[in-house]
Amino acid sequence: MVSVSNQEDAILSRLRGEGYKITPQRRAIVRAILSSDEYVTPELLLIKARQAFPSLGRVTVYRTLDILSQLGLLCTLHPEGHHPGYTLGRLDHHHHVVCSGCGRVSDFSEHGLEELEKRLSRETGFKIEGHILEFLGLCPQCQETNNEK
Amino acid sequence: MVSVSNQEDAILSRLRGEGYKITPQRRAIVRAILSSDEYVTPELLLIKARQAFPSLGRVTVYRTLDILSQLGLLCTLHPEGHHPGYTLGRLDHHHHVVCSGCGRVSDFSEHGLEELEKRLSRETGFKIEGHILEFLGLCPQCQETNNEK
DNA sequence: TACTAACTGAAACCATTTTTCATTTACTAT
DNA sequence: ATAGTAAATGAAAAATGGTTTCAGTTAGTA
Ligand SMILES: [Mn+2]
Ligand SMILES: [Mn+2]
Ligand SMILES: [Zn+2]
Ligand SMILES: [Zn+2]
Repeated sequence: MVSVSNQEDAILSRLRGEGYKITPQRRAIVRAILSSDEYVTPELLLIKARQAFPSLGRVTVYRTLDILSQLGLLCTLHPEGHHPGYTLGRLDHHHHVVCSGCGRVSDFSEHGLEELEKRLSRETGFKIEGHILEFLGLCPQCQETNNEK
Repeated sequence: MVSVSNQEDAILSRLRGEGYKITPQRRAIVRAILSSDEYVTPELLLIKARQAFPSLGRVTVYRTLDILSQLGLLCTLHPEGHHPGYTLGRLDHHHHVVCSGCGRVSDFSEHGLEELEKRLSRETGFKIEGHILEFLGLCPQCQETNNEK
């Protein structure tokens, strides 16, 4: 838990450094994202953050997500058929394994896409600037739950 | 152009085979997706298909996309910050390089994710069922346009 | 040439996100 | 501590993107 709190501080001081004010609303929102190992949608985030700050407005959630996104602090997930989800995590380049059952997210550092990227660049003529890589599956807990039925 | 037409026929006869009727609306929609090497959004698709069938309704576009998607004929793109886009293409498992300038899409067959998938499965305990892999960049044409300015 | 299940599109509806704006607040400089 | 100010907030309204409903139409068939 000490690491979660450190992460919270790091994010808040980054916000402060960029000239944003540290409001209790923003605290509650950041804390709510960090306190879950599942990704959150804006609506879910509103509900969670309101437990700490009940009068929180929906708009502020969207605005805070925008800011975090612009600062590159937010990980965006693309769960098939669902609305986009968000997590707050590491700052280095990484990717995600997402549980289709419960939304739990596990990160990993990428390996081996560099060769593929070079090949594609050569073969298609595209100047490649980025990529999305995401695995979808069932987390250990959800595998158990499914087997029990 | 003969290949585009073959593709169109293949898709339409697949629809017929599945018990769907071949209506002029569906023809226009399928043709509109195929006639572009850029991905289309539902709105764009409506506009394009209406050139061939002006009274086409927005709902029919969504319904046809649903059908094509269920049959596994539709490729879904996740362009950063934009709405999901669609193309019609190959039936085998493949991925996309998408131009962030104009939306042009180029496919490729994947190589080398199997090892990574095994590693992740082992390290995270997830039972991996699928993945998203997409490259983003500038197509040759858009690179030129950008350089000229 | 019927017949009928499938299909269509207008309209109403719904969920999500954005905009607007009057009020409040976090920070800065006294 | 206090006041001043730009930034932030939230209620409400509007916009956006997508879905449902339903009465009328049509593709495929027999
Ligand atoms: Mn992450
Ligand atoms: Mn494709
Ligand atoms: Zn799970
Ligand atoms: Zn391009």
